[in-house]
Amino acid sequence: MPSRRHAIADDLRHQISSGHFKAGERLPSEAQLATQYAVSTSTLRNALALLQGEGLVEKIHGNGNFVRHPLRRITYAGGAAAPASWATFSAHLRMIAQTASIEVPSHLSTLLNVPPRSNLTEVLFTTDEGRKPRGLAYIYIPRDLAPATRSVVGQITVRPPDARPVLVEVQERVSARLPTQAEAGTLRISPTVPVLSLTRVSTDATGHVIEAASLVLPGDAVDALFTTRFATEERNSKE
Amino acid sequence: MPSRRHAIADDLRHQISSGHFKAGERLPSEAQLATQYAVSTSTLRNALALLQGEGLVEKIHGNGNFVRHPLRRITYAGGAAAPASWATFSAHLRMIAQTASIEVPSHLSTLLNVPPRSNLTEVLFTTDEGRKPRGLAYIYIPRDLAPATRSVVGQITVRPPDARPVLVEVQERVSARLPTQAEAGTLRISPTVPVLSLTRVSTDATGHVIEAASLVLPGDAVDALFTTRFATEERNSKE
DNA sequence: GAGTGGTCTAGACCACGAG
DNA sequence: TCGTGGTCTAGACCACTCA
Repeated sequence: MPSRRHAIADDLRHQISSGHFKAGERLPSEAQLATQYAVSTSTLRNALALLQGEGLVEKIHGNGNFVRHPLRRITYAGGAAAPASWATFSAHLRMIAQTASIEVPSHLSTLLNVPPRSNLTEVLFTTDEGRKPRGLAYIYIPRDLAPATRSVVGQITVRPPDARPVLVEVQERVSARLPTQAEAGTLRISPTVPVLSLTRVSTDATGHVIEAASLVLPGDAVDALFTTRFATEERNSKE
Repeated sequence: MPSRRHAIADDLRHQISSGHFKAGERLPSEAQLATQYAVSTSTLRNALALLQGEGLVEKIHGNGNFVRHPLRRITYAGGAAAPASWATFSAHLRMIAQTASIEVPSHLSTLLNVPPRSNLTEVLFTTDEGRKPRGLAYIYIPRDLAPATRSVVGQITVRPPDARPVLVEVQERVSARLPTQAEAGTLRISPTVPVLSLTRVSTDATGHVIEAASLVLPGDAVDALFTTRFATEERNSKE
């Protein structure tokens, strides 16, 4: 038996996909919709939270609920993918970086494989699409590898410069969770919208960590895409 | 200013990490906790939903809220990773597969790059750890490639058999969202727990799709890990 | 200031699990 | 059957946006 919230979400979803509500349009107020469906405001808000989590609806505090433009999902390109998949979006994205030199936090010293209290460079990225934040990234780089400046505009992430150490392996761990209050505030999403939490560790041939990054991406607007190519000659031997 | 739910979640988080509440232990009932923190039950439940989304707490309907064993996160291994990372978990996982021959659904014909109404094999996997569902997978394979039986126990996913067509590229698209009601029911998670939604498409050298899979993994128990290795000789030329 | 969504309350009633 | 969590109600009050 379907719960009320899902029934309402289904109905609204149909009205959106059928074009009754068009992209960019503002929905009736939550109070109106609640009356219309004969439910309490909380239940109606739960229904909207589902659609919001699917990226169909965008809530704007103090203004209204809006139908999202569906095709505008941003893609984080991981794996061996060339940055080419970024090209179509890069024009819309603006990145702001704050660089700081810090002592390695205790919880990162094991991850980065550096001695405790050594220095490293922390880069905090916020990525915006128009006025909307679309990404939050903490990147940590050993001090001796950090370049003075980095060209980053147009990509949500930076690869370590492939000049000096040879990049051998990148591990990216992805999880889905609810945002912390700070993340929800910075990304301007409601606490009920899931985020993709991505931890990336790049190592060189000697096993030293070149870069560690922690990314938080709002699940309603951003996907992550991992592409793996297998060389046709190099058949993967089963072990 | 921190909201009540986050303040309560922080406090409970500390009590868990400090060992005041131990792994496997049952928390006081929601009514008790609500009284203790002097909030309504809804607010307290919102706080618990946060911890649940982080994988710290497991809610069991009709029984109670339990502190999760922290180290037991399952990892979905994507990218070029060897199945080795599965070894430690495989003993705990049990997989059930249902195979059916179906006509290709319209929304999949473009994805699979097969003519509409052609036949393909659908495999529905449910993965369990003990009594808990930990994964839900729909895998579609063109009929002529589908083997009669597949050895799948111990892995949450199957790779297409590397016998016949040579696998060239795997694309995995990951997003974080809230589960549908059906998914929440099957995975036995609450609708507020985010899921990792993963779409995998494997193609051979000719661009034909060998396999398409749609996985839904509960965010509170499963991570996805993507490993990319760069051959040291093969320097990635920047284009 | 008017109207919007965000948080929270103090309940009611239902569904589930264990004894 | 009893105690648990799950859903929902009908509000109150606050925070934000826009005119």
